[in-house]
Amino acid sequence: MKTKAQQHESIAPNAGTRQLGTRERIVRTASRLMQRQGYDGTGIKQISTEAGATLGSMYHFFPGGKQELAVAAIRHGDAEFVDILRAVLAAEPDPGAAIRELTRSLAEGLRASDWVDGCPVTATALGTAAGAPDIQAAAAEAFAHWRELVFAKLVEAGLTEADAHDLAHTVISTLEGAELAAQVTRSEQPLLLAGVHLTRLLDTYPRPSARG
Amino acid sequence: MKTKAQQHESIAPNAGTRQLGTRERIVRTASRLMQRQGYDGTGIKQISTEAGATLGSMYHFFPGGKQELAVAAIRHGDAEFVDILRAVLAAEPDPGAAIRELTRSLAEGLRASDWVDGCPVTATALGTAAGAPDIQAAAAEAFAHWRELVFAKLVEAGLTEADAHDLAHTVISTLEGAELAAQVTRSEQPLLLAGVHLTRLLDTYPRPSARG
DNA sequence: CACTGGATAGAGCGTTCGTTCTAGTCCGGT
DNA sequence: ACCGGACTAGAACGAACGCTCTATCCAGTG
Repeated sequence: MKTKAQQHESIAPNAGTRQLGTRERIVRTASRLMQRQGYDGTGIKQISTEAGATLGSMYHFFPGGKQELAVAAIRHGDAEFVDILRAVLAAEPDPGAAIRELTRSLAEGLRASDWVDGCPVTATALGTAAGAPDIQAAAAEAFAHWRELVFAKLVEAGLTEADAHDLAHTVISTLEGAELAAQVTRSEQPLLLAGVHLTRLLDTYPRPSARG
Repeated sequence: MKTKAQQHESIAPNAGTRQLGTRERIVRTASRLMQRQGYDGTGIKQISTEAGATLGSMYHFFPGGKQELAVAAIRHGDAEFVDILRAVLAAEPDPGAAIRELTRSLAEGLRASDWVDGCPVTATALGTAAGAPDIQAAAAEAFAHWRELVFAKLVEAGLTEADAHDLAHTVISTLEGAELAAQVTRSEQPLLLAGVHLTRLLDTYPRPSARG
């Protein structure tokens, strides 16, 4: 089933995404470009060119046009970060240690991209808040997903549900703001300090010393 | 000196900014519009229309075009927030209490604007990071100014310079991220929780009980 | 009065935008 | 052999973009 689309493309339109379906290639390219340039700064034609797709394909897969494409891009960025978050939370038993490791990883990624690849959701959603409710909704859902993962980890570590709920909010807010600050100031410092301070904050909350 | 420009404009182009110089009116309008719509989402012609200026005036005052205008808009937003920050920090002796009050005020403002007026610097700077170094530099300077004010307040409260430096980073990061999260989720909660948690974090640092 | 320079005014430049449209290509099913 | 749906291909549309250009207005100066 699913005939895919491997008819030509012999000249490698987009490194690393060569044998993906056209739709998937479009979404990934859109997500990456909007992450760097924002919604208004990214044109449909730029996406189609860099994805190795044509305008016809763009509107075939996304009849809702640019807005539908942006929603798909945000969902893609959401899922991508969910994977990262899940992995780093699973690798460390202590929530604080996991978050510190996450800030290190985020800082490294940001520096590696020369400070252009920030949060894929933020850049796309900012500036489109008014007049594009579905884009905003997709961004809000992404934040909620991430909060939920942090919440579960904190509860698992023995915090009360009330404390965990509130802290999950601040953990995500601070990570988001620190990534932003790191990007703007072109420095890893905001992210690394956020990791240290979030750990310190978490440590002020009571939890059973052992739980079995 | 300075002939200003009051030749006509009898029909009030922009409420509340009527008797300002044309240049000032342009900067304020640009700052407000870019805060809501981002850099790419805001057109020169929209700014000129809403500011009650003409295209000729735009390029007369800002020969560097849109980029120079964006830098001026960011500096304006920077100065505006410096005033707010200075006022709230001066009104409360305790840094934590001041920051909590600030989050309340930010949340109120955000709700009052129906969640569209976020950080004036962030929205303008995001998405223009690559290829517009002066815009990015202006944004970085703004962040530095705000950090400096928080730093001074923390030192004044008795924290060590090292602790104050690190905490100032996280305070600004968290405020920034919480405002972003509040805007995206259309809720005051991220900001208010950030205030509570930042206070709690500050309270974990040693400081002389009295200093007089 | 004429002259000057800061400021205003807006038509118009070339380009790009998001979108629509028609035509064409591929391929499994029959 | 042929059909029909999935997909590709890109010309073309009106609108908007950032910006340049010339013309005009007005206060100040001689």
